[in-house]
Amino acid sequence: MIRTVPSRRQAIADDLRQQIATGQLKAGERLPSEAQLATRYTVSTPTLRSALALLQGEGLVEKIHGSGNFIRHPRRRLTYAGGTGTSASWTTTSALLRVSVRIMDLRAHGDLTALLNVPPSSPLTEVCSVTHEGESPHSLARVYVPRDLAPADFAGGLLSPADVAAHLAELRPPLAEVQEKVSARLPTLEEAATLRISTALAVLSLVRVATDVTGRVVEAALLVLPGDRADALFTTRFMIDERGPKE
Amino acid sequence: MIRTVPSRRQAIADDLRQQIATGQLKAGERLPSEAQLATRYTVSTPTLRSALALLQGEGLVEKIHGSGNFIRHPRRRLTYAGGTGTSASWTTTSALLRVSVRIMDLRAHGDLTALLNVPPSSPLTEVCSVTHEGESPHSLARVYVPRDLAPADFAGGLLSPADVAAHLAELRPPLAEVQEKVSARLPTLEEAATLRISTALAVLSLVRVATDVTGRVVEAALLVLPGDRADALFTTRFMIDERGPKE
DNA sequence: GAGTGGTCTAGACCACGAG
DNA sequence: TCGTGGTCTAGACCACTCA
Repeated sequence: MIRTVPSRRQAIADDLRQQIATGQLKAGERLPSEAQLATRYTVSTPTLRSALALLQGEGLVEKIHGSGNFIRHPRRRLTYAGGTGTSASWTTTSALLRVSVRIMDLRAHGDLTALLNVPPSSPLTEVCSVTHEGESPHSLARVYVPRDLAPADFAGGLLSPADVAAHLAELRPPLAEVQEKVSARLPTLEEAATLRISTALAVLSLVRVATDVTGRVVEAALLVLPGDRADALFTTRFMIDERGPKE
Repeated sequence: MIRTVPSRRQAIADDLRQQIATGQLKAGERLPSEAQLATRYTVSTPTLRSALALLQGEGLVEKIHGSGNFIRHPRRRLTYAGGTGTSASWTTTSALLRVSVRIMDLRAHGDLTALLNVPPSSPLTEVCSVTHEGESPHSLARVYVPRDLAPADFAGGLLSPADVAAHLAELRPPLAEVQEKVSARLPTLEEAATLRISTALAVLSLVRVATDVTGRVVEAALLVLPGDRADALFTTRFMIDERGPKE
């Protein structure tokens, strides 16, 4: 159990972490090149890179291909608020957030048919959005709605996300239930590229299914949030004289 | 944007994934040694290892130092049910689950004081538990309770988890609110060792804080679930004539 | 084009697991 | 002890970014 050699990469990561914590390395600053760092620590480049990979995984460092490794700004964690029926609910919604939305019509296939509980090939509207805060993408959302619940002026248009949410709310009956399945995994290559994160950084993946009072699934959403920048918060309140749900 | 070379490691990972999916490689089976695989795919060992790392990240392969790489059994995903006040609530609770519990007294320090909203050094009881399904650990939980809410026969004892939950429920007033903050990250070295997972596999980290009707925090729990084996599910039901929480 | 990170090689040596 | 994975080296060459 004795750690004979604390592993070069751990030692290097610890050292850099320390420098970041103490402010010797400031946010936004560029680290020396990997080759220089490798020389300084007298390790080979792959070893140094694996040390940096640890820091990336912790969200302390961001690599930008071709330009260098940068100390990340003290990450402003965003909190996704669970249990609401809205398309994008951030407790820290601020003017700083910029959202790009793309709307497309498509037909149900694969997992979507099961999620939305519709027959294959039934018409859907897909709303893809990427939330940015300044330069860095903060979330990736794909929302699927049965076509008849999507306003006609959706398709092909570019609307503000507030408009999207408002329009959706208009057409559908009151929600009865929202289920959110949360999992942790590594991002796909595509997700990593969109979110500008390393494939070694964990993401929070949420699948949200909203059902209306008639039991119909009115929305299914797939959300991907970078693990270093986002949490999801779920609050359950109990009524007096109610100890909690069944079981 | 054209993918010039689909990367050796991706190609190898894809090939192995395929073989697992089609059943050419069966669950529990050992893969050829890394050296043999490297030869077969005509790549160097580090490259082959990085391909295996991808599969580990997806939970398809488990490495065991000194004995080889093994195809994981079709993972029976466990689902953590959010919004309940109980210490360990699994929707798939079954006799297969074995739980080891360790109970200790300690004093509040660091983050714990803030989480539990108690002064530093105030007495707490810590319940650590590891859930196993067969050989593989499935979750790691540390539950903190103010000492006066923990039965005297807790300390130092080894109880079944059901007993723990029952005893806790007896002493405290009805819960008013449970907050669960979910995040995705990579495991610490210690967590990875306990859960027998690679440090490259994402974990779901839950912080649950339960408050009673008087506003007192009666329990804070830190849960760590391996991303490849566990999800968390949160269900929100809306009353009629209530469109959902504010905002 | 100069400099950066991304990927890969072909080894070496160490640490762990099982017989 | 022997075979396995774990770590590391000292380069090579490619791809991206920016001036």
